[in-house]
Amino acid sequence: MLEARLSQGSLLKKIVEAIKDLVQDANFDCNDNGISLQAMDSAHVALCSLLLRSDGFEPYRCDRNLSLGINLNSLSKMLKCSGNDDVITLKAEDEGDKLTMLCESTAQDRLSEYELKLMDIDSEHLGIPDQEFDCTVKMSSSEFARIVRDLASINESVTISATKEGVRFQAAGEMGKGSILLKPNGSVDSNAGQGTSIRLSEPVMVSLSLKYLNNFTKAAPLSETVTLNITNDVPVLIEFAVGEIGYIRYFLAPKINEEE
Amino acid sequence: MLEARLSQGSLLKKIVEAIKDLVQDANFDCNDNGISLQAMDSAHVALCSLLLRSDGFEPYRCDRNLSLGINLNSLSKMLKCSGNDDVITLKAEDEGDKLTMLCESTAQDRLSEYELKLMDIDSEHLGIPDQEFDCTVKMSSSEFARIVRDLASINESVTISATKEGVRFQAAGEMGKGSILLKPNGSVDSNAGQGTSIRLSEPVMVSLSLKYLNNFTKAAPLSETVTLNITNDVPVLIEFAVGEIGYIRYFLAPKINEEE
DNA sequence: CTTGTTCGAC
DNA sequence: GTCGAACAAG
Repeated sequence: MLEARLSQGSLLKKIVEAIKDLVQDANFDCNDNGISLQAMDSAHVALCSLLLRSDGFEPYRCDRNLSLGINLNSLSKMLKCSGNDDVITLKAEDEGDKLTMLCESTAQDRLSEYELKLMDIDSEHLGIPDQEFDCTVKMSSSEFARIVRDLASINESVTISATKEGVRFQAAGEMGKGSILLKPNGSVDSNAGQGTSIRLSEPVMVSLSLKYLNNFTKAAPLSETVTLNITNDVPVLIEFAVGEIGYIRYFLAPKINEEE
Repeated sequence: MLEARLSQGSLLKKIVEAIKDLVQDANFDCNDNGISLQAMDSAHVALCSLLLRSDGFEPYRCDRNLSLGINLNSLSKMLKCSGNDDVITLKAEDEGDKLTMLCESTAQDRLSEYELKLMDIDSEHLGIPDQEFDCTVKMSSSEFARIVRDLASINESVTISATKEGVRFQAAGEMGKGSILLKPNGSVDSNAGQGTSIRLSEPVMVSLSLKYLNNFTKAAPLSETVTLNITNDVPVLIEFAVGEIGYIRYFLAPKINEEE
């Protein structure tokens, strides 16, 4: 059986909000290492990968590998029934067909329990290569969200180009064009909340769908910063940390007709 | 060429929001004195006149008179891409077909540049007489907005009448009627932010469309105060100051069937 | 096109 | 904290 107690239940709420617009149904794979999820969006364009390490839960117990098929919309509705300060415990029997969610309000005068029916979901296993990228940009997640939203009013795609001088976001459409340049002012490895940092071995330039990027920025409430990992002509990896306990990663293939 | 740097970019955002619901496309006329715009609404009922004096910009440069045809909806979208604290610089070449907007975020680690395609717009030149009015009411712009919004739920038009005793806004409709009386407590010439002041040579009474007045009050964020300039049977002039650098004026013809 | 939700303003 | 407006989803 699975039993995983998360003291910061709001993390779970934010995670589901960050995924549910991209993926309808997905398997939460639970094992000794933690809980993970991989899924593609319905158009099979973007890929989303979630990891919550076991040591982020206290306690965490998972005797046997479980694959919990969950409708994310239902889970989202259920999580809306929990308070932001609640401690949430997830439980599932080995052969059960339901996920149990226990919410303890921190004031401890309230204990709620919800059950979600599980589904059978075909999980094409997605081999996600663990690759190196030519360029890694670390920046404020809210600023990234702002840029993506702004440029979406100009065109459907954005060209992101990075050199050691900075990272530039450009879009051009019917009514005109827009270009935002962020200059680096920190190290990728530092935890400085503000500012932009760039590490690169090669200058890169990719063109990406703003609709998908906008979807990805639903994860911005999870983390102050986001990292953009870019190599020309391969899918970009956009990662948001989930507190100290894991991450959400999005992969998106660049558009073929890049602006040059 | 034109180059005009406005340290308070938010003014430009508010100006465009104050005009765009009334006018789709308009020419921004740039010359040595500054930037101005005159346009009628699509129904040719109301007239809007904007002036931004050159000394409100630093620097301001305009070698040659330019008429920049702009779709205000597009301009609004572009301006939404700028931060409220940004410094905005407008640039246009003498023979160019685009307006360039440069946004410097005050933190200065972010520089964005937007280009807006210009249009050819027939500008019927609008002779706006520089007239004296029988009555000038100066009042809080937010209070004016509130009154206009409230009365709009009662009827389509409002009767404004002013004597030296005060200014009265009245509407009567199916469900009942409303009347708001503001008593003067200051001088029109003083800069007292609060309160209402009236200067008149003749008592006046006009009936005006609340739909249009509601449109005009989009300019309220620009200025604490508004002046209503009224003479019976001629278009009223409603003026909002744009910071220290200019104004937006709206002209609206009174309805013929005044309530008596 | 309508509704619900979220964000920002007062 | 309440309200309204803009935005996104069905």
